[in-house]
Amino acid sequence: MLSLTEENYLKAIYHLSDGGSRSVSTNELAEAMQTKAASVTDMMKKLSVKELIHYERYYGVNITAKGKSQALQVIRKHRLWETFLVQKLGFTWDEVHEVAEQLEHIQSGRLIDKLDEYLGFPKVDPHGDPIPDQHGKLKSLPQVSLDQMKPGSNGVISSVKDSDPELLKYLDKIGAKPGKRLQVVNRESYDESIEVIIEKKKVFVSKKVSKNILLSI
Amino acid sequence: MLSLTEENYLKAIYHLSDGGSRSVSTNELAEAMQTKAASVTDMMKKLSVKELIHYERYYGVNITAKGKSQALQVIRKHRLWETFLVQKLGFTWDEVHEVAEQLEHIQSGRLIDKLDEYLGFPKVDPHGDPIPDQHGKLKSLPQVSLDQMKPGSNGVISSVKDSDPELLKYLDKIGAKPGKRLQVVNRESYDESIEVIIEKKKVFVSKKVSKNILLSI
DNA sequence: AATATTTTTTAGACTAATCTAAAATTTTAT
DNA sequence: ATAAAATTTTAGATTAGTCTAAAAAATATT
Repeated sequence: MLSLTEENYLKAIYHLSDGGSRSVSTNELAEAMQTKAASVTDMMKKLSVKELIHYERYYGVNITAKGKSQALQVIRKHRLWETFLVQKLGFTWDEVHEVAEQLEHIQSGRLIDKLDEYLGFPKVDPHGDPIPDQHGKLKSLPQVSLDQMKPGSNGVISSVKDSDPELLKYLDKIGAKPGKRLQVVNRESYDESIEVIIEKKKVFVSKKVSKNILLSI
Repeated sequence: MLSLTEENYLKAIYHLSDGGSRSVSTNELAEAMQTKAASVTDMMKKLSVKELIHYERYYGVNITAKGKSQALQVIRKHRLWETFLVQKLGFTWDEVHEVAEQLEHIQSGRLIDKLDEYLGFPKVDPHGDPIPDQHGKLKSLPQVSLDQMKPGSNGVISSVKDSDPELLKYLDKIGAKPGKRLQVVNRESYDESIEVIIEKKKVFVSKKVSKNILLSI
């Protein structure tokens, strides 16, 4: 059984490595975990002994299959709880992240499978992120981020990367929710902002925001 | 903000003192918390500094109004989650205690009030225990435990004290759920067992069990 | 009332997770 | 290729919660 802290480290490693496709440095991890590099090193040794990561001194970490599976179980819980909070309790999508960070650590396989069933086995959470199944399998669709789309092209918003409430409230204001169609009108080369049409309205979106909007094509 | 451990100690003190009506000894608390007396003493000092209990060396502890209020908030969460697990997710009443022990520590006032609303502001949990309201107010009805009832008398089961799954599964078998009417037929003075009629069937109930069944009169 | 027993507290140590400061190693720049 | 800079690790300390063993205080027994 993993401690709450071990689960959080593993989740961070999984995300930072894009699902295990690259190695993660100590400083990167320290930044993400809001802690010091020395603390990260200590934890890396622990996770390494448990064979959840491959760790080589001075060369960062890579998540193992075992570690990935554990991380995906936590991510599954996080996303199912977020879905519950929005669909059943009436939370808005900018309010759920913090509470789900706590709920994801509740230990009970039975609970999470019952919750999954109660929600009707949802495929994605309120931010459009796919929910891993019981076995930790993740269905990821091909996506492009808005900042890389060409003028004239269009697509349906599939998910939003950052869960910062400030971003999410802003996206609500301009009508940019997963499921909505979006059309790229123009790109300003000066500040790399993008002019788009959402819900029949023209809006300018900054580079910082456009990098966080993913569309299915 | 209280730690998970502090919340658990406070809850145990509240229960052992019958809601604050008597003082609790160090050993009693150690037993309830499955720990050693020395650890209890340490924690008593901490809770005392936070003014959640009155603690005098060698003379046990009394919960303060502040401590009681905190304990009731945790109990409120515990009972609301139990209700959710049974009513919405289809758990049986013997399966919910352990999971609720974890869920009761989730920190979010908004979450628990939304959950309360979602469940339709229930007055009691699946074991018949009253659920404190937002302000920590507890509506307790006058109750008698089955072992103190006289032959010929009857009442409606209002709650079950112990949450041990073995007891609850046994009560399921004999049909003894909160809400069911029960009639006392006879008392065996030899082993203090009681003969009762539930759901039109005669059953012998041991002293140990009858002490855990509470009826409203 | 003195002694034995039980309960409770204190003292000192342990683990998990963290920190700071110093040392080691790698990377970058000259 | 060597020095400078950045990154990472180690060493040693800290905090919360726990433990064991010994000491202190309260309670029970004779």
